[in-house]
Amino acid sequence: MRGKRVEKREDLRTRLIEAAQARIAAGGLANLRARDITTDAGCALGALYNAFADLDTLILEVNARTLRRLYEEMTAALSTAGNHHGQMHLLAQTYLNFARREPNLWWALFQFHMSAQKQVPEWFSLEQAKLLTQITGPLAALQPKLNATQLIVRARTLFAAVHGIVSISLEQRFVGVPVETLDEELSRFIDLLLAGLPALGEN
Amino acid sequence: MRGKRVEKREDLRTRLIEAAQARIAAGGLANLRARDITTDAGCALGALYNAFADLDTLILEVNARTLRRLYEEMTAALSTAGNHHGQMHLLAQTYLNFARREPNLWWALFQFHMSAQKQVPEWFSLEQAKLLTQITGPLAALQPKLNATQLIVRARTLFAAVHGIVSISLEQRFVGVPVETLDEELSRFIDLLLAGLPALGEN
DNA sequence: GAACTATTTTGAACGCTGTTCACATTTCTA
DNA sequence: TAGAAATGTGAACAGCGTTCAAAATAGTTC
Repeated sequence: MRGKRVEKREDLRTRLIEAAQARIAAGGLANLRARDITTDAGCALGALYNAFADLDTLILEVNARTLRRLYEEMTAALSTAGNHHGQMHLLAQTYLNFARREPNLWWALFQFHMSAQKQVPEWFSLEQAKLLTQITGPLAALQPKLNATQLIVRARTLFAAVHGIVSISLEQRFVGVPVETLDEELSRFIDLLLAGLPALGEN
Repeated sequence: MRGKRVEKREDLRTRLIEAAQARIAAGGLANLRARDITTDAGCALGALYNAFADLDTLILEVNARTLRRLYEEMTAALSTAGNHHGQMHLLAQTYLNFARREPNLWWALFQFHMSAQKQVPEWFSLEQAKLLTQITGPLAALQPKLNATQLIVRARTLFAAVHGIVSISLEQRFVGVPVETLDEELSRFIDLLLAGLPALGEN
């Protein structure tokens, strides 16, 4: 019976994470309630605060899972493309598909801000940085003059641009924007980037 | 004395809007409290719900003001640029400067979602659409083959891309990203777009 | 296995939130 | 000036995340 305590603790933690993940996926971060999570996980309200520091920490755990799944999908996508142009297109499309398939979990990644003076832990930031390394590969081939630091910055810029397009479209924040043509428009945008990158020269 | 009632009502409404705006500017949307607003405006808590349907409606009013100020700044910027390339650069830079100068009010524009089934009123969506018309002007010169509808979509795409870059940078969400070089990097990105747009041809 | 300690579980209670509403006050009409 | 209509007021309400003393369980020691 040795270690039954840690086993139960780990079990409760995963049950809470999965319950929170399901709730976010179903109703979004705004409709997430501590009481709902603990009910779904089959424990008392207070147990959540034994397993995690607070609700924010639990959400962070869900976001880490989402980030990891997104990373895996993009890794898989990268391996199926032939040249660098195709890789860029696939990365953007994979990102869009992920966001469209699981909008609430994806949106929680960006909606969420650690409240008050609490800082986002380092392991989470590193998980985010890993995503960018997917882009630096094909980008290095397209911008051979850039050094490692410049590549990271440029990769972040391009990711942010694609993210902006995807997020503003999926939010349907601006009127008169057909979501149906989003794939087409995003693909055109990647073409635009690929056409412009060589002209950018060594900058 | 005729009309003293409507006069007082209008006065209270603007006082509430200005109090809310000051609170958001100082502490962000997350730290906005109905009790703080009414205290600052010098009225009872319940008076807020006489002047506005709810807190969300009041926030929307603040956002409308912010949107209008942003529009005016971008209009002013447009008139100072010579060619279309310069206009695009100035639009992006003006947007970045606005976001950097008033981060909380700017961020509230995107952080805010009308809760529940309440819909964002049409006049607000139109106000947002007006922003895009700033881009369609110079864009039409760079992509002469596009019709009016395509221009709107393309303008939204480019705005979303710039917005993504600005927002992810200012949030400092991703590690290792120097905010100091943001102006430079954004300008490079506009160069990239301007270099790629002609190559995009008639699409 | 009994006695004792350490940890975990529990749910009532706390403080804070947006919102409501019966009542007092003010403004308009006749 | 009297009555009607609109507005101002703040205590009260329901819901929220979080805490905490007490109960229950797991681990340890003889």
